[in-house]
Amino acid sequence: MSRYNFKECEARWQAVWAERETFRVGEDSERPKYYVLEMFPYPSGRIHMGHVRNYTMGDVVARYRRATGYNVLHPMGWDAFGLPAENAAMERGIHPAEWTYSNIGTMRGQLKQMGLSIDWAREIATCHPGYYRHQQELFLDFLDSGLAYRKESWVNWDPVDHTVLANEQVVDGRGWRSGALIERRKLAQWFLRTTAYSDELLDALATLDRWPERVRLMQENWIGRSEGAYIRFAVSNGRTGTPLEAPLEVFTTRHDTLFGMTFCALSPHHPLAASLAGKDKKAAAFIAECDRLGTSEAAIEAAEKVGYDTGFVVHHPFDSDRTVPLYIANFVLMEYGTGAVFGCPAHDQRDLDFARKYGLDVIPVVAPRKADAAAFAIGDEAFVDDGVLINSDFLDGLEVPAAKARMAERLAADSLGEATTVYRLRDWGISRQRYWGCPIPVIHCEGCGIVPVPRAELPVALPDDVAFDKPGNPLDHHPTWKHVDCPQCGTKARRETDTMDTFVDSSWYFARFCSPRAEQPTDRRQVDYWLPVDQYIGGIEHAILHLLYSRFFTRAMRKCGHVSLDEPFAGLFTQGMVCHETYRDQRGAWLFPDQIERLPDGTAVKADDHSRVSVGRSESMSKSKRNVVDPERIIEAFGADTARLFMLSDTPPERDLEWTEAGIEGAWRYVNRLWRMVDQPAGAVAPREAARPDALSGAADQAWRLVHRTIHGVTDDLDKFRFNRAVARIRELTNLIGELPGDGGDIAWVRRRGLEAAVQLIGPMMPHLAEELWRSLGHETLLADVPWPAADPALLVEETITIGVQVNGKLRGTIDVPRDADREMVESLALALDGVQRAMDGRPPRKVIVVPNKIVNVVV
RNA sequence: GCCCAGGUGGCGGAAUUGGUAGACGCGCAGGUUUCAGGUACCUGUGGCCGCAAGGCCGUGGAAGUUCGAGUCUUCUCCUGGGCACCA
Repeated sequence: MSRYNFKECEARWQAVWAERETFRVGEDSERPKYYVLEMFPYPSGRIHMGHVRNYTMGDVVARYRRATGYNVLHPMGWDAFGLPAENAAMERGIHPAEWTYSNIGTMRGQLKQMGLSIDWAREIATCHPGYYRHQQELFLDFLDSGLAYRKESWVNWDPVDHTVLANEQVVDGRGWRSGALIERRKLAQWFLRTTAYSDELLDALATLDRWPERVRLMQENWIGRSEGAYIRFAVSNGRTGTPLEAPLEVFTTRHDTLFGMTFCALSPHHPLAASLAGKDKKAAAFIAECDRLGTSEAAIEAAEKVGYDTGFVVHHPFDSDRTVPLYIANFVLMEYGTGAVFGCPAHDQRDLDFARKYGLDVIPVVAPRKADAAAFAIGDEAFVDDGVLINSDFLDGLEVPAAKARMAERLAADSLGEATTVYRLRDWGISRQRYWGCPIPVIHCEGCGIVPVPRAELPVALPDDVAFDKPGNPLDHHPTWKHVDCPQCGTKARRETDTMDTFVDSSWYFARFCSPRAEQPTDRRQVDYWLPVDQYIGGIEHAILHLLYSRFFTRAMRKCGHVSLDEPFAGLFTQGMVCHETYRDQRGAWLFPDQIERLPDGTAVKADDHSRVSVGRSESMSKSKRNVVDPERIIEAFGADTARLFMLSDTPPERDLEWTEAGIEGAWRYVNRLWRMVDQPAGAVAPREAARPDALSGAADQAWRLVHRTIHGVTDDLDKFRFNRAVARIRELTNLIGELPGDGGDIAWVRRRGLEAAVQLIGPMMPHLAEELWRSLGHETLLADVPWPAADPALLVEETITIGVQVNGKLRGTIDVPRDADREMVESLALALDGVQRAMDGRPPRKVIVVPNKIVNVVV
């Protein structure tokens, strides 16, 4: 049996598209624009299945939109700065630039093999001075407008490697490379003022109606606007009674529960905690212990809640007789509110757990509306619902919201505090003490302070001659790079050696794609034409940080005149990951899938020595667990179209996809089946120009209607990212075309139209095969240039429909009725069914529910 | 710990607004073709009972609303993503 020669075919069509510059775009006043963007890849070495899935989806959208008449921008670039390049430099002695550009070369080739409809003329790499010089200019603009600033903040410090560690590099409190216990250290760092837009970033989420609801929710919670109050407490030494000079300010969202306060707690990094630790060795030791946890919020929050009683006491503002102990506690975050809290165990579960642990009082101050206030007590569970205030002096009897308002008034009146709004969102620390990133373009001068690098001197380029043999930041070690003269006073000064977080690089690349070679960061005409991105596609793991930073950056760029919009991504789709089973040998070492042989009984052995292999559950493909399948191998063996089809079939795009060999083979079989349907059709195919026969026989009519239902359905599916459903529909259509009987004129005609429709509909998904079949069907035009087919609405409505008949909600049969048949007719047909009579068992119907064109339910 | 998702046959999944659960595919079984393997094609395939007709059960679990629940409500279990220096 002859097979589709994908190798020759895919290369040939890729060459044709490239030669004709089919996907090259520019401004076009004739057609509406459509900007399709997939999150650009990090050049880690080779493309992985996640890339294949992401770029296949994007390409389907791009090709589909193109066919429906849009001027489509679909670019590609490289998120090219980052840690792995430096790790490669340290481990293998390759320069980060060499490693990165070599990876880009490999991956570009691999992406081109996929047949993506990309305008490669717009390719950018963030590690190229032609890109990052503009990023430096943006930074200077932000500095000018107060959106960039410097402050001290905490980092994970590896005392052996003398380097700052990412949270990811801290494993069980130790540095991943050195194994040394990490410390928290304070460093002066550069920040971008994301909080300047807290409200805007939150409120504008409501306008992002083509974003997944869950992503908006996650961002909303991340920004975390809370209405509450600041309260200032007097603090004194519990033994001596000596008062502290400055009051302790806390933030709370439950100022209504102030009369239930039984302790206060400071963050280990609160200035007061530091000052107490200066005179209290145990406090200092406790703080040091907390620091072992590192800076990761997950680690801090998941750790056992512990506190240290400082011996100081906090005075209740409205009850001079009452004092509560002041703790330093590991769960209080310095980054949120004021870094100090008051604890009300009766109405907060964490406070309750803490109070039980340290034997603190629990005073209920809110009771359920119907509860007996005198008898209301707290057991193991805090009462966190709304209710009525008790034991609370001037708040007694008020509902919670009213109590909050009254308390806020009273605090303000007595100058003890005031109502406020705080955000969980923090400013974005962008300083990294690393080489392979965009240099921050400032100079530190003893006399002048921080001096921006003059714009004419941009880019501040990374030096090539760096060494990675010493721990720490190579830029800092470089013999000459940082030694410069102050641009203002001319005296000896020092270049900033911090580079920018790589998230900065990816926060504006979508804008750069509009004018990738412009002399300015953006060409206003171009960004105004192309932005916003109409459809952005990427992994759900970026739901918060990358997307939020990009939203912030767009606003910051607007403020500085580089763009004229607020929201960069009008539509967002978040795809699931590609997963595979994991395998370990008897010693527990991870094995690659192609080292495995599956036995008929379902167990697995190593292919070389047939030793036993334990099969683990399916997880996201990762190099560390070796559960990876190399896309290039798949493309070699089955072709890009097969790989693309498999990525789109079966699993909904937002869900995790389980990679299976059987699945790819199924896709391969369908590719061949489709090819044979055109290459060796089962019956006569009418000529290209053949007119519609006057009358269609039953089979032809049925098929013709399915063609139109399929066009309609697939179009709708592609609009809604239901690629798996679209594939299923096309398969239904080709199944029916394959079964068309004989060579009659109407059959031959519908066979042609059906095949053409199938080829057009599958085109965005399997572009090479579709081009090939389109040509085989006698067309000279590129399918890529052919408009999307349209469904005839008249052919979408069925005249006869089958509806179910239930008795007491259980299906007992079906009836065929004309569309919109009248109620009496449907009811009598339903009641006449054998199965219905049997189920009614002689009982008269109490009620017959007829839902037109849907269902009949007989209630007896 | 906190925030956000997802759980439907042996497997991936389908099921406009609450209205015939299991489309389409994988796998499996039987058959045709073939020297054989593979390919291709045909038939069957949620579970249980039954010779059959047919019946009962069935969308992670428990309860509820409804003539009717995969879909709505409450509780619960499991799995995944994120938690600010991985990208």
